[in-house]
Amino acid sequence: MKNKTKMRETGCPVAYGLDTFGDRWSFLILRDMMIRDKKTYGELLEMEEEIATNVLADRLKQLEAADIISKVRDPENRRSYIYSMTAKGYDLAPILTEIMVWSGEYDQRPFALRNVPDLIKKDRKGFLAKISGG
Amino acid sequence: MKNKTKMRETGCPVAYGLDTFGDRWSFLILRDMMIRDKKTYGELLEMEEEIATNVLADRLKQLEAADIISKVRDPENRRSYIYSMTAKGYDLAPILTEIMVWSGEYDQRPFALRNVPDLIKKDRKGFLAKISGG
DNA sequence: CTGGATCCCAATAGATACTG
DNA sequence: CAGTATCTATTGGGATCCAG
Repeated sequence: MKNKTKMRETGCPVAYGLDTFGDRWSFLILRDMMIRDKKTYGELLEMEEEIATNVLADRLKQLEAADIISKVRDPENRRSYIYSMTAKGYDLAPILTEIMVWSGEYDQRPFALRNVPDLIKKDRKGFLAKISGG
Repeated sequence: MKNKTKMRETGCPVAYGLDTFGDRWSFLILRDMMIRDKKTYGELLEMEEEIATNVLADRLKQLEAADIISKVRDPENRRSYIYSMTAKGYDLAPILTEIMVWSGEYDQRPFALRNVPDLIKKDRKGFLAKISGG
């Protein structure tokens, strides 16, 4: 685990949140786990944003240390691990949702995908329910 | 402006959001502007998390380039600038709110401030209205 | 003065090659 | 499959410099 950037102990909840998941990759992992139901290192590695192996390994460790995800050995495949969200992790779903809504509103690049945020806006509670808790 | 990390052009709204504000400092600046009503470089520099001058200058540029904030000269003090949120910036308020709610729920360190998140949970709409648009 | 820009350099993040 | 090792690029802290 490389990222030893010290936690900012000001008590501010915004600072705590950013110290925990405030980087360019953590929420992409959580997106794949919550929305795309990915469960293994190999599945996560295939994300289209092309995360590097060490970055993925590092973030998985950090997220596990923060009790946002947990890992167990795959009972059906002894050399694989199954990652899953904890309750604390699923409670990040509202943040993920709001990020998608905002970006869906403002990403004007031609290839931007807006259908998902549209879906959320039509039924935010349904979407949240779907990704919160599996 | 240091941060030339390329945008990930996958179309995913989560990736767009993270490319735009996914770092340890941007949302602390936005917190101070939205919640604490700070308007100048000097005021922002005083945040208790002790942002470095170069980092603050860099993030202000990035946020301005992303049309999240804008700057004008202070008409009452010709050697100062006034930063303010754009509509696109104020629309980040729901993300800020959800970060505060989550951290308020899970930051168990003794110095963690939980009164603000409690306030949000009692009246999320009121809080959002208060920080959205000044 | 305020609002930065610049520079140094330590610390982190990330790409790629390789391994148990 | 699930990482580690290694090496390079980028970020960030702190001091200092500079323009309006």
